[in-house]
Amino acid sequence: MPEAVARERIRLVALDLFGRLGEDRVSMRAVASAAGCTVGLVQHHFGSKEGLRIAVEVEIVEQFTDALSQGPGDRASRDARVAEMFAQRPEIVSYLRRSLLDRPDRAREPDGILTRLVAMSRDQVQIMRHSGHARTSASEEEQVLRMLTRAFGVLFLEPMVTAVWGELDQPDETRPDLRVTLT
Amino acid sequence: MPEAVARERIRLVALDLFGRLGEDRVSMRAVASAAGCTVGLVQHHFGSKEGLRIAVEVEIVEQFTDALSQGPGDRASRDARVAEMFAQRPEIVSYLRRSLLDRPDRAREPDGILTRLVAMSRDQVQIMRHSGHARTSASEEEQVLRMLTRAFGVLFLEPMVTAVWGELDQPDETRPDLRVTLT
DNA sequence: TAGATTACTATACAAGTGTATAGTCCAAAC
DNA sequence: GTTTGGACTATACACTTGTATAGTAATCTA
Repeated sequence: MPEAVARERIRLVALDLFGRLGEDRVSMRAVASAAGCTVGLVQHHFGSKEGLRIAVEVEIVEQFTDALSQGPGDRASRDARVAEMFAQRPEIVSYLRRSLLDRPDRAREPDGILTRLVAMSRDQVQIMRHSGHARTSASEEEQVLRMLTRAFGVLFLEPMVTAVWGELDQPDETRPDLRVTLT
Repeated sequence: MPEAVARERIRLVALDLFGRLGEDRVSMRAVASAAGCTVGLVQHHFGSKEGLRIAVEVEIVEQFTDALSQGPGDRASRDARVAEMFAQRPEIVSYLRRSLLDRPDRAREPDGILTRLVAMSRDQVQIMRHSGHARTSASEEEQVLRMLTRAFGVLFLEPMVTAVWGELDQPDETRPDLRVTLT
């Protein structure tokens, strides 16, 4: 992605590398090298590795918010847009899976990604309830949990199922479908 | 756990730390210190960090095998024994979640933990099929996948659901139940 | 009791980490 | 035209990492 300005380019390759390898396994130097610049520039733009991580996460939440809010407000349409966004940017799925399953504690810190995601989802659910696109009989909190579980549940389990199915030497097309539900 | 001999003690604290923090975030020194010995002894017993990891994983697969094979052979009993083992040793669940979701590639290497788990599960499924505790109409591979999904699916998603529910300030008891199915 | 494994400690080393610092380059502001 | 400031490079520093090595204490064997 050499067309973007450096700051954006760094953020994009960082998201990609963090998602594919896990933040801990990606050094500032690796990010710089993948972005075609030096460590110093990464520091200049983001201050620290944590600063870089937060910038990456802010963009993810923005993407998620856009998918939820831009378009028809009914549940099916919204879920479809989220799925479409995830399909186009699989590195976002990988990043979210890592941060929410690997370090849920940190994701819940004041400006952790889960804090942002839940706050945003709560807003969206409130909008849905006011616009008649969500029942008001169920609790707001339950609806937030359902929304996030619908979005993430299957995607988070995918690597395990894929790995097992591959280890069994079975072709991808024949794999049974996963379903995650809340009762 | 100071009653065990050193080698075993080291392996147990390593499993605990690896499961809670992730192997990358646990240094050999941290393992040694938690086990009440020096780094040199960890090296002496396990050769390297990878050697320690493999020893940890071998014991996990043993526990899993025992839970599956020791007792009545019907599916309900077996699943109950696995669930009981996971409840008693939650660090095993954490470790498995990490290794299967965080680095499925490595788990599939020649003596990776997924390779071991799948091989063992295949054996168990074959035994079930021969003893009449599993249908022979479905494919063996599908039954292996179902067995592992039943065992891991819900447990792997738990941290995310717990974190979201906690972030919503809801008490644990009121949380909807998760269900993972294959269709 | 002598000898030899084994259990264990202590220390040193090279490589990699995040970050601080100093400096260069270049465009815009005045 | 000079200066100011942001984009960017280069380098050094303190620290942690896994591991290699050398040595000591204990336990077993003959």
